[in-house]
Amino acid sequence: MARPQSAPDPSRRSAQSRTAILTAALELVADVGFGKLTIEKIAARAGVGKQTIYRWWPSKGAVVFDAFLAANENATGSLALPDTGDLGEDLRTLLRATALELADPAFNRTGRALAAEVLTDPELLREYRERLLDPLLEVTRDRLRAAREAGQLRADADLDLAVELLYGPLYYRWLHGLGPLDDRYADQVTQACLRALGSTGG
Amino acid sequence: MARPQSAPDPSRRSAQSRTAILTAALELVADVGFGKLTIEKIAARAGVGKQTIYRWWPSKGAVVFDAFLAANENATGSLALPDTGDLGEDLRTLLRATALELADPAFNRTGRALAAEVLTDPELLREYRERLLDPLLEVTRDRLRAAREAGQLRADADLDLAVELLYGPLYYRWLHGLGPLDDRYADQVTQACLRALGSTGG
Amino acid sequence: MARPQSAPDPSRRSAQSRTAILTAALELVADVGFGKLTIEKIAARAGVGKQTIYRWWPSKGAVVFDAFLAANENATGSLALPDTGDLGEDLRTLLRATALELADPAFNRTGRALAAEVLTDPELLREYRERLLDPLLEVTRDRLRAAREAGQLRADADLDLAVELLYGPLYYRWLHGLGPLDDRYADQVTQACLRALGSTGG
Amino acid sequence: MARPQSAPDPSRRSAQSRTAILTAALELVADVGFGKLTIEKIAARAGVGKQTIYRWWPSKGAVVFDAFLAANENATGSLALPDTGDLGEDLRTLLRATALELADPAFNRTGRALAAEVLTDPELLREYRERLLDPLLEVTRDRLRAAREAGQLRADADLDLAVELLYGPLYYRWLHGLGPLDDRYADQVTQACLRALGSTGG
DNA sequence: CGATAAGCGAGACGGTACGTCAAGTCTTGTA
DNA sequence: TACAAGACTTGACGTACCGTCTCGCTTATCG
Repeated sequence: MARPQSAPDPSRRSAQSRTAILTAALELVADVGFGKLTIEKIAARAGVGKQTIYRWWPSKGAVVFDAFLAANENATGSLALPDTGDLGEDLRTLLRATALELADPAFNRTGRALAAEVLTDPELLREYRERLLDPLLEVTRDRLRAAREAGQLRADADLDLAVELLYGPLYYRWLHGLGPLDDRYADQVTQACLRALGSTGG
Repeated sequence: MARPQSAPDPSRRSAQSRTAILTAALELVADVGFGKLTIEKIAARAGVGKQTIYRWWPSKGAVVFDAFLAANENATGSLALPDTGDLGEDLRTLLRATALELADPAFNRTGRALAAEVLTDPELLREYRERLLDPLLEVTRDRLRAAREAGQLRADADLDLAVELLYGPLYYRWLHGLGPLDDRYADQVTQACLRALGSTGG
Repeated sequence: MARPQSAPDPSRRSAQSRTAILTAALELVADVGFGKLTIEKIAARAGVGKQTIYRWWPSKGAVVFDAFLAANENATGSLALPDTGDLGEDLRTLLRATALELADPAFNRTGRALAAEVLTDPELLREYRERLLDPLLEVTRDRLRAAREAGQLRADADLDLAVELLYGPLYYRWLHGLGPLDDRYADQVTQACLRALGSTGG
Repeated sequence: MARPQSAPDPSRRSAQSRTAILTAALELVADVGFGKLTIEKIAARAGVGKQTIYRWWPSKGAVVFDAFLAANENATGSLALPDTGDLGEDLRTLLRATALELADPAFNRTGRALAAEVLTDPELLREYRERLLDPLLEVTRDRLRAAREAGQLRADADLDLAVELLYGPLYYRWLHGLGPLDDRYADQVTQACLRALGSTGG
């Protein structure tokens, strides 16, 4: 799976260089955008030889992606959805938070760049799903499953469909710039999903 | 906005060169992918000087995008949704067709490349919306509006939300590779939307 | 002989760039020496893209060599040996001039660098011989031939040997730093050659 | 002159590593030539850490040069010119042997590479003269001196000039590839030198 | 006789230059 | 004046080595 020939020895890896590279990558993505980002600039800003980047990452996208993950992973370590017992309220909270993040202009540039990369590179997509998306969807499904077992959702509700119904519209609106991503919109989507999935029609 | 000096005269534009360029661009995107596509390769394959490309398009993305649109526009010229009177059946037809297109492997590479470009370049996004997305959403809203007026949807149904509820999940699943895009899935989404929007709960 | 594929068109070559490159190369050889000379530095000093160098020269050595030749060729265009009728005096003049040049410290660094390149690269050696050395040896042989016909040299004197006998010792002493290259030494070599080749023993 | 801090202790030096390095260096010079030779390749082929090379030699040239000397020194330990009493015959023997070595194709690449290095690096030139050239010239002068004292050479013959007269032409012809280096040529040079230096004109 | 310090193999590191590719601009000659 | 052709400057690419710097691991004195 990994290329067998002359793989570098991770135990000798310089933690300092790694951190400097990831930091520089994040800063530069914010500064100049992903498209105008270059490995040379990352190396220069990190005070690092280019080879040190090429030794540990296969592509520019992988570096930025890793930087993004490293910055977000601990935060999402505490990835846990609220469970107040009131499904409607919990979903509203979740979608409001999601909308808020997508609406953040600071997130916009980096997020879009990342999305574009992930879309295009199957390998990055795999890693993105493993490390970020799948866990998120899983906890979401967990919350819905609990609701289903509590009779708050139809017994036959398909949870895979459900999470796409929740996140898909927000994502669609965000990517295409179709309208505001505010609390009102989050609430609308929440309500629509509850109607679609709810046992009594929400 | 456009540089005033020495704008080229469109009336003198060589239709033959334009066609050759767009054709070459499409072929190359399919061959080598968008990332490895270069203006020089397009010019070479089209048998055209580089300057002829730079004269008429601002960027690689614009050329490919234009090629894509030129190839799809006549097809979507007949962009019209069926109206059998049965909203459920009509939406099912629409989403099945959409899912089918997204699932087509031939569409995958080009589509993802285009999506990545459009996501990332605001100018391209604007053009994409004007020429493809907005018209599509508009005819979709038209059909839904008719249904609402026929009392098949809630009187307060928000049509902007509605189209995102329809297309968002498919798009989300497609981009992230979350599962099959088949008729069954299209039908599930259709049903969920009808429940969410329908006057009687679909 | 030359690679057939996509050779650049010499008629489009920029004379200005060529001159700037050759000048920069000469200056840099004098500044930093041949070993520490780089194509990038030449390009930078000449205000020229690297590709323009790679387009027209195959190697660093070829550039410097060309620069050296371009600087020396017109000078040696008037390459003509004196013929006063007195062979001894003429050879003395020739060898004194040769010794003087070799002894010049300014010539030392460039000359040695060039010699090292020429020694090592058969292609450069060929060009060096064609453009500089062979013409020099030829005019020298011409002068000796005239002397031989005038009965000042043995009838069976081998002119190829003769020129090596003249120039070889100076070159040997110069390369190895064996002693001063002054008029006295030039005269000694001259006298020795006359004894070796002269009809009456000089 | 040498940095005082932490000079390596020669008594602890690994003879095995030294040998492996010198052997690898010689092989690689023959394989790829001096120009394409690198310290890393030497280290790799010798199965040695780079530092072990840097610890004991200041430069690539020094390693190769040392390898060359180590290979040739014992051979030339028995550096002694024949003295049969017949100067002509002895010189003929000497120059024939010299020409033979220069003409050896195996010697050509290494010899030229070494010459180029020695020419260019004053430090290497110094060492080359001390360890190889000067001893050779000295024994040559010794033989000539004996001849001079035996009245076979002019009483005022300059021995420094004499050795350059002997070796210079061969070297000149070799470096510039001016003609064959065979017995006939060696004999011609010998005869010319005897005429130039001999008491009676040889 | 066991610690301790040196040479050693390995190889990661910050750098420099390589030779290539493509970007976007400019020039030349053709239709 | 649009065009094909392609040379030009610029700048990034990914690679090869440079010379320095740890790492553990022998190995060979010295306390």
